[in-house]
Amino acid sequence: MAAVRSGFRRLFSISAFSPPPPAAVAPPAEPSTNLFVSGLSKRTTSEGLREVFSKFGQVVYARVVTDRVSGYSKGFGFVRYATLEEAAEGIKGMDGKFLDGWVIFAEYARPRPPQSPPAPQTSEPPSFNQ
DNA sequence: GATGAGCGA
Repeated sequence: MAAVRSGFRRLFSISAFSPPPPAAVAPPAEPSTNLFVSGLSKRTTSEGLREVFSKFGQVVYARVVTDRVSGYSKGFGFVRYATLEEAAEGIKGMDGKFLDGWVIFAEYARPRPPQSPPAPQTSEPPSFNQ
């Protein structure tokens, strides 16, 4: 009798609570001096990006990503500040603001492992002759 | 290039 009751209770206990959401809202990315800017107008240029983001800090690097063959902007770009503080100010100052008639979004860019490896792989490791 | 939701040559 007791075994039947405990099994009965277990059945209801699992359905009484719905599975809790793992995270209500997570930050876009970890702080970095590198910013990802999206929602750009097709006619916004790298200079325009640098100009508007320079109001919040020293922009070390600014680029609108364009298609190699067509030359048209892909509608997003990257901005790198000298310090994390400036990057935070740049996000607070430009995220959700208008640029060339478009609402743009500024957030921390995702870290990128490779950059420009001059010698990515050699065919075989060097060996010493004797 | 038409208001596209996107992480770079």
